[in-house]
Amino acid sequence: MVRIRPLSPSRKLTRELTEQLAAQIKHGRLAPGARLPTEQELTRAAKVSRTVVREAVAALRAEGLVVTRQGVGAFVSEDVQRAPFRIDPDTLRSLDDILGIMELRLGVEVESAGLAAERASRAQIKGIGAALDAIREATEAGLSAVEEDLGFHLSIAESTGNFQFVKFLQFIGGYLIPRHTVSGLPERMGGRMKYFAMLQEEHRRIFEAIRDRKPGAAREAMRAHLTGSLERYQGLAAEQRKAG
Amino acid sequence: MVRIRPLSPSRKLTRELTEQLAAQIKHGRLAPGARLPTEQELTRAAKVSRTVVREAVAALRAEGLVVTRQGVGAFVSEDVQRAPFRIDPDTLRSLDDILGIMELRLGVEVESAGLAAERASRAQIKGIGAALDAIREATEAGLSAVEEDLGFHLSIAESTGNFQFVKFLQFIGGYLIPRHTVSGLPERMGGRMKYFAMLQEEHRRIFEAIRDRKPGAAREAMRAHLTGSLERYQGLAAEQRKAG
DNA sequence: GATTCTCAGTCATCATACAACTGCTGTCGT
DNA sequence: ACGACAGCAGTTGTATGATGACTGAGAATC
Repeated sequence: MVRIRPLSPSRKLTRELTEQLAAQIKHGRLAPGARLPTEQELTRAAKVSRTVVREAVAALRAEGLVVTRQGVGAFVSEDVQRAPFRIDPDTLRSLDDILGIMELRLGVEVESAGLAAERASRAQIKGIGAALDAIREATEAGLSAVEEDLGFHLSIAESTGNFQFVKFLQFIGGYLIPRHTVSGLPERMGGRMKYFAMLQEEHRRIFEAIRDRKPGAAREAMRAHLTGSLERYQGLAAEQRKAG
Repeated sequence: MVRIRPLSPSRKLTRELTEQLAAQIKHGRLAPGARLPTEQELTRAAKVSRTVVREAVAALRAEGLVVTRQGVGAFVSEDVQRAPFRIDPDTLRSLDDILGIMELRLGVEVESAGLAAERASRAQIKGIGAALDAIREATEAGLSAVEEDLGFHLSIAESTGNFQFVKFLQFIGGYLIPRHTVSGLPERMGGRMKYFAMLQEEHRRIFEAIRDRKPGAAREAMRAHLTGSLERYQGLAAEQRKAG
């Protein structure tokens, strides 16, 4: 067997330059407000064409790290903290990372349930109830009901009247759902149906607290629900560590 | 069917095309996995040069909305949910938007305080105390202590042992701080010193609850603290609406 | 039937040119 | 002396043509 290793990585120049500049900014070598080298200087320094430089700067601009002013130059954004809150999928490999995200989610969702109990309209409460039914129907059909589960939580977030909760939950949901399905948790909880029944009971308590306009109870029910699944994952993580 | 309308050179072409494409993706007109029009087609449809098209695509790529494959084409990212959670400063104009962000923050910080009370190390508790002192020193020097205030909250977030809390708070802080300084709230609260004394008293309660390992009390104290400032802003917003 | 060759389509990069904008400077009119 | 202003150099924004690299699929070959 002949072994050939890949030669010239032929890495994308634009991506490379973007990362170089982003690193310099985030590490403070390029302070906020500081001016970036001109395009001409960058082309000479990086030995690339202006196209590459401009695409790299465009990427940084899209991320909010720099602002450009025609005829003047490109500058590091004054408030780098306005850079978007993003979770790098590459750094999100271990179960511990997932747990970190879930804890963050817990805080947001507890508040979401509380606000929903205070503010939800009749129609919105009806919507939460409908989402609950959708979960039941899906599980009875033997499906995992992952989508419906997220839908339930989203309908609560919508009932806060604060769209930021919806946006945040959609964002977080993208990271949690996939793992949820492959975790194989149900089997550990004494059977699939029993597991889903327990989840649904937790859901029902949340719904009823919101329906009955009890913010405190809604927060507690949501906290119990999410703490529960958090602990189930923590147990899984502990075992994985032991096994690995 | 993707519909790209020609761009008017009134604004920056790249930015405009980027937003058009991003809107189509987020609105579902361009489904995940779907292929974008080729560069040539985009130049014709938008009546711009390839430079503009390539920079726009580079921006979308930086945001994680599309992936490009040399020799094949550009495709909408399969998992658009991985798009970063960002708050567009342009849509963050009204005081109501700020309040929405503050509510989100409240949920996270309440949980942060609770977890800190459970997990903070001796050194971390010491750090929170030091942050408290820093606030006092700054206010006594007649400064606004905005940075120090954020530092206090960040030191609590660090004590959770979950770096996501720190990241999130840094992110959110960037949006809240500026308004904090220009709001002119202190004058409404019966004098600057009285206002700061009240804040500091709230801070102290949070600190003591964490130090004494009382998660429930820490959550309560943090909730009281943030609910307080939230309500102060809500009052301001109501007045502004009335005046405007 | 399998392998290799060829080719058209596409993105990646390069090089050049011009347009639009900004900040400064030196000139001119008063 | 001094302000208005035209011009200039520098920078980013846009346009264009050319070439390289890569992919997928069909044609050609064995």
